[in-house]
Amino acid sequence: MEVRRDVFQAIADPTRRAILTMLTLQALTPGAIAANFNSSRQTISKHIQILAECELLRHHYSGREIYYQLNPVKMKEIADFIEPFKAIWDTRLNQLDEILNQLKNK
Amino acid sequence: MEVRRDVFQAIADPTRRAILTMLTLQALTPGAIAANFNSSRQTISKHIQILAECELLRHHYSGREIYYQLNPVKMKEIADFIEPFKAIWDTRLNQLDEILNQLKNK
DNA sequence: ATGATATGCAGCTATTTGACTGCAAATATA
DNA sequence: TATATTTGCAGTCAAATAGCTGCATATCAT
Repeated sequence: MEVRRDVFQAIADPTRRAILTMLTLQALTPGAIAANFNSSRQTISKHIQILAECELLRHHYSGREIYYQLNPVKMKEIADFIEPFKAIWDTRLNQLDEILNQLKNK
Repeated sequence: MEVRRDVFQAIADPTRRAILTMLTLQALTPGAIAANFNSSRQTISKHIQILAECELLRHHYSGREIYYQLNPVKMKEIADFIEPFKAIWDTRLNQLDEILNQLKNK
């Protein structure tokens, strides 16, 4: 497990993506998060650690409980990677629009 | 190697991300792509296969050469995953704007 | 026809991953 | 104080990953 501090590695796992999505609504404790999965609590805890290591999650203590919450800005790294591709598919769609318009004007 | 047809798994590898970025400019043959890396041609070829398997790449033949090109629309799957998070970080930034405006109006 | 080039596929190997269990520490509750 | 709850950490293990080499096939050039 050890060193995996890469955002792209982090979101490669479907369980971790589910955790991230789950946290869009509210901050949750590891126990509460794990309750939603069939895997063991420790397994989910490791996934949380990985997400926290690459700063996709932040946390704060409340007694013995730890609340994990999203650090949505970190997701921008992924968005930034996609951006150039988005430009391409937008272009393709615009070209399609243009063709459709030309057809319409006939 | 075998079964990895998931877009998120595909972009987890930095070499594969580099290949994708490389192909934003133009379609390239496996040989041309591999020339940009230190890894062996066969290794790069496997990465290309993985990208093609999950439909991030398309290809067409030209004699014995095979040109691989982006299927940018497939990248939308990733964009769609990020969308909800984007909404959150936009909200945060808007809230910040609002606070700054309130300070300005005093 | 012969040799060179471009490519994919099969097989091997070290490392990484994701799951599990057990245990220890810290905090809450009775 | 004794017990229960919440959490993290260490260790184990099977499967997956990413790299390599060797080889077969198809096409181009001489």
